[in-house]
Amino acid sequence: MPTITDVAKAAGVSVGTVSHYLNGSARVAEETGKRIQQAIDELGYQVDLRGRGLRAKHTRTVGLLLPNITNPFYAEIARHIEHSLSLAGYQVLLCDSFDSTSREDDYISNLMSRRVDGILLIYSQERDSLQELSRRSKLPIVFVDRGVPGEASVHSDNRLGGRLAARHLLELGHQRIALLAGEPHVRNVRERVAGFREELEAGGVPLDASLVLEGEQALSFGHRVDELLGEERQAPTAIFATNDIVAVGAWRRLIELGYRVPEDVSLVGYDDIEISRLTLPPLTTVAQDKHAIGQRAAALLMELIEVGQAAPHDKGVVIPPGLVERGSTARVSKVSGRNRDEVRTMKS
Amino acid sequence: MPTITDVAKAAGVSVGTVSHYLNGSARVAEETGKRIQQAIDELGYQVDLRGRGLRAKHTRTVGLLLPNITNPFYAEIARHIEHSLSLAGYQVLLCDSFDSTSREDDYISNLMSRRVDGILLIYSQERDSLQELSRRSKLPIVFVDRGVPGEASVHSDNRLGGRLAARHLLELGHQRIALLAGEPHVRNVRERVAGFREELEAGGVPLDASLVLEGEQALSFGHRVDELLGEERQAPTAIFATNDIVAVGAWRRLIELGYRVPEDVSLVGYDDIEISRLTLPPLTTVAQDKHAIGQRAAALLMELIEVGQAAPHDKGVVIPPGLVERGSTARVSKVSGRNRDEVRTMKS
DNA sequence: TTGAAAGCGCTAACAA
DNA sequence: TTGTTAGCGCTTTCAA
Repeated sequence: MPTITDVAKAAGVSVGTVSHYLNGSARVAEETGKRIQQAIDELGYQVDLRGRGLRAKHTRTVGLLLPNITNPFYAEIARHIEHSLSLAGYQVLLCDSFDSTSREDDYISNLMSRRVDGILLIYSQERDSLQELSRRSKLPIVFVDRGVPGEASVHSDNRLGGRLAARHLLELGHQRIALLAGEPHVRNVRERVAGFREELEAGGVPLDASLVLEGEQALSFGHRVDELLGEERQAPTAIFATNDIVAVGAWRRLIELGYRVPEDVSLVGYDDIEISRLTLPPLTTVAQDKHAIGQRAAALLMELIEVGQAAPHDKGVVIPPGLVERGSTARVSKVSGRNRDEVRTMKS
Repeated sequence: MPTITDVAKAAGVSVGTVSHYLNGSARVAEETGKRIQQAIDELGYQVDLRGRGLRAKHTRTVGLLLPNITNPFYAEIARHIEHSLSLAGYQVLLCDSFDSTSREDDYISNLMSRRVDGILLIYSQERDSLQELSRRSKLPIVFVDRGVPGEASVHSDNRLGGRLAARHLLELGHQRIALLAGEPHVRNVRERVAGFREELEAGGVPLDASLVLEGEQALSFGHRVDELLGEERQAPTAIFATNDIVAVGAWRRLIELGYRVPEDVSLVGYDDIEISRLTLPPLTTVAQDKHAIGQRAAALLMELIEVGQAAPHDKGVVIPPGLVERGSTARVSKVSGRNRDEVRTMKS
């Protein structure tokens, strides 16, 4: 691989001149420029960004650390982040932590050794060490999809999202409303649940404790919806799942059992990932603006890197979610009980 | 950020000694080592891999270029690649080409400027320039999920996959078999189709031209399955879609129209991505071993990087696909026509 | 066992 | 407008 020295030799000039030509840092005579360009073309020269960065004190590289690139929600955010960043001349180092805190730490120290200009972090577990991470490493870090008090972050307003879901169900006249809380201990879920509760109470329909289930963030947890459905108890007319995967799991079980969505039970999910369009009918869900999250996170990080610090009001960016109504929710039906029995009979 | 010089000063030794201590390139007295380590700890020193790479002639960084990280198939492969590579001390630069050839080229030259040690490429469009890419850039490149004649590559045996699908349907007694070919011009799809055709012919049930539809690789194309279903013509008893998304699209439309899967029509997809488990019943599909693909691709690239060239028999790695039988296929039913009418009546 | 010094590819200050 | 040179952080001879 030819170096700047090779080019200089071939063009019969000094490396300084080539450097100036390359960076426009000084005027270069037209004639000289031509010779240099010719040498570059002939040799197939490409700058070595390492050498440049060594002097220039930056690498134009950032680390993107996330729990699982296979999760469509993270993948979408990652895509928008990478896109914004690459337009601005940054490249991103992908680090999949497999949801492991220790891999996360390893990655961070590796990224530091590579002298990345900053880090975008979707951490897997909340922990104290996160708080001081940025200060200790003296590296700009922005937390994505999770707020960290006092730290730069970009995330969605989960409490509002929960309220949106509740309001929608309330407006449709539902009174018996169930909640499927996946990973109830993680902050984002906690907030969705809190918002959901709040709004329900404000609407005069407090959440019935016997109608909430807690579990993991997985299809299989959704399947457990049948626990809400025993013959002996009055079934809910609407269900809110704290994410789309769980909602889809619930939908499958519901259909298998002969319930109709939304006629017998309305269903709302959270996230608005691709699969919410796959069910029949497609899922009503609280949409997170993945585009905005990714784009703002990238912008915030670049601001931190380039100007040293962000305007205070930009330190904690929160993106509002929005309800997207698709087919899985409907006005509560007065005859839903009867309908349901009919379906059951048909089935057997 | 402290440098090796700072450490050397703090420990009262020369930088050479610190370097030796760090890399074990020479014996360092125990006492000296202790002092160095102490300095490192106090200063919070971390090697600068850029400086090291400048001398050492490598960066332990590779580029991963793919059309869309949001596509679950690519995301899974990406994950396994990143995992294998990171275990071996490499980091990966994520480049999402948004399916654009020109962005692809830009990325490649950028990666070269960063002096990556190699590139993993899932290209978006087949084109001649691909062939000479590796030779011209003198950079190890392995093509992933797409074979390129004469170049290092790791991909699945798509022809075999097509045959597997056909054989399965044949064994279940199907005679009227339809094909949904998404993006029929791309090599992988072409091969799946070819294999499918071959096996069908070998089984004495050649593909009926009126039963093949061509379109994009999207849910919406699957919806077009109804074109195969008009009242006036004899509907197929089985459908093969060249990927899972299309299969899911077909499934949705089928269900909406009152057909039962698999009683009225069997359905087989391709890829075995997550969503194939979401339908009701879950999709029978030809599984590609994303783990093997990612892992072998990473291994091949590292071999190319570290030993300079791969054993010839490893240059074109092909991974066998496998049929995974789930609920969407069944033995052809003699009464499927009647059943179907019943369902229709019930529906209206 | 340690140190001195050259050099990796580049930029930038200074001089010419 | 161009050239010379120091130096970015590191490794690696070669000597001591």
